[in-house]
Amino acid sequence: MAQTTEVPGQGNQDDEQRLAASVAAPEPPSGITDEATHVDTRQRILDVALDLFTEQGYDGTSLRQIAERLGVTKAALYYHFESKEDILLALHMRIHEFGQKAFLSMGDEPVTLEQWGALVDEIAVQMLAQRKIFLMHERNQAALEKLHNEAHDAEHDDIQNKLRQVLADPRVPLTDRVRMAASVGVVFSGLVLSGEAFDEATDEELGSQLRAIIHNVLFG
Amino acid sequence: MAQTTEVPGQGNQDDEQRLAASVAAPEPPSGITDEATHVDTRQRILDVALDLFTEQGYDGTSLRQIAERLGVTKAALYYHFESKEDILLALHMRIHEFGQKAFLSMGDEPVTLEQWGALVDEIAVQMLAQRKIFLMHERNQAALEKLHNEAHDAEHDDIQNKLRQVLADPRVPLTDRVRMAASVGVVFSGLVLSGEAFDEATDEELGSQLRAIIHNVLFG
DNA sequence: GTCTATATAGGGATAGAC
DNA sequence: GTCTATCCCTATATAGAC
Repeated sequence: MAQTTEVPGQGNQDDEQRLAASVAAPEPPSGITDEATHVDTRQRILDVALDLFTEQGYDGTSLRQIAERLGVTKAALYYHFESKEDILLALHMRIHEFGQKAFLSMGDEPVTLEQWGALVDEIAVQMLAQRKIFLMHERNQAALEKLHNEAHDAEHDDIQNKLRQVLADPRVPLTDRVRMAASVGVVFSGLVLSGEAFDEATDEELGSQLRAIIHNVLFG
Repeated sequence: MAQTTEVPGQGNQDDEQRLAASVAAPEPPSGITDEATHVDTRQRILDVALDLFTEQGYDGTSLRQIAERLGVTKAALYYHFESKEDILLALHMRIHEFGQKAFLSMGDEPVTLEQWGALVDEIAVQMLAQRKIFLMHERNQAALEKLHNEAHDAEHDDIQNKLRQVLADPRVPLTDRVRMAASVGVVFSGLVLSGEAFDEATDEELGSQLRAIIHNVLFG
């Protein structure tokens, strides 16, 4: 399994070097170097939050818990994030950006089963590589929705909304749309619903088998 | 408190049938009830809670909101339920009981694809008939898990746990287990993930097509 | 950047009148 | 069965020292 069962205090090298521009980070020490020393506390906060949000849910997790597991105090968190929601938002950006990219290729024309197959394959790969963040997302839909509403983005290009949008397209035959939805469900179940049941398999094995089933669902 | 509650698991039939404003609620046979128009408040609380818990999440919903929408005060709720968790528990029992029944036939022997197919078909039917409660369940996994832990039941026979238990059975070939999980994902996606995208189809149409895909996934 | 201490709000829950 | 009023606790968030 690609997921490391890391110890709470330790930094895990995930994939999160890219969300800097998204949330207003408090400007670190202005100007002068002094940089290298400590490994991003901000990042460590996000790591811990990701775990706790997944285990207990966003609402079920208090800042005190996050701080405790991190070995700091609540107040310290507020140096790095403006609010609790801000932490959730930072985590959310990863999936959001991925969704943007994944659906980029899609225009306004009705989607074909072939296009969809390629898209779902891509989603499957990403989900396998970023299992944790997807799990967190799945288990905190309510909180994330609220977040989304408050952010008056006017842009509902969340991955789920995009999905539904395509699946509701009346120009595509219903039978095709049901197949499309089902194919997503296949990916979904393999990673989320199954829990730890498939840890014995490598991501590659799992991925290839899922893709086979997906193909079967779409074109079988 | 001297709770005069009837047994939580039995008194509540479903909730969805009543959105046709059915007045056939079994009023306790207490002789003279002048207010014949008044339908079981307990049931109305559950109806409202089901909606709000689904929309906003369990944690995101306050008793004040439930009471407000119902036109009563918070305190009134406590006549019908011991706690907020009790409301969630009452809603949970419906799925729980279904899960008990659905998995009843399964013993300790490794499950076959055929058995699984029958089970998933049954789940699909139930999900279609009780969409709302399944949606609520899906969107409040964290809260329900917590509830489950606190419930001293020592019995973890939740439907999801049963599912995972079977899917982790090492005596069943991995390829089969992946197929099994995928088949559940198909049902799941058709009902939950798709949102309102398939409202144009009747439950029968949707159900039969889902079953076809499921069959394909398991045996294709 | 992190701490101690505190402000403030909201939510769950109870008491007791009606 | 429902109401008013209140208690209590936890959680987010802030102020200011170090």
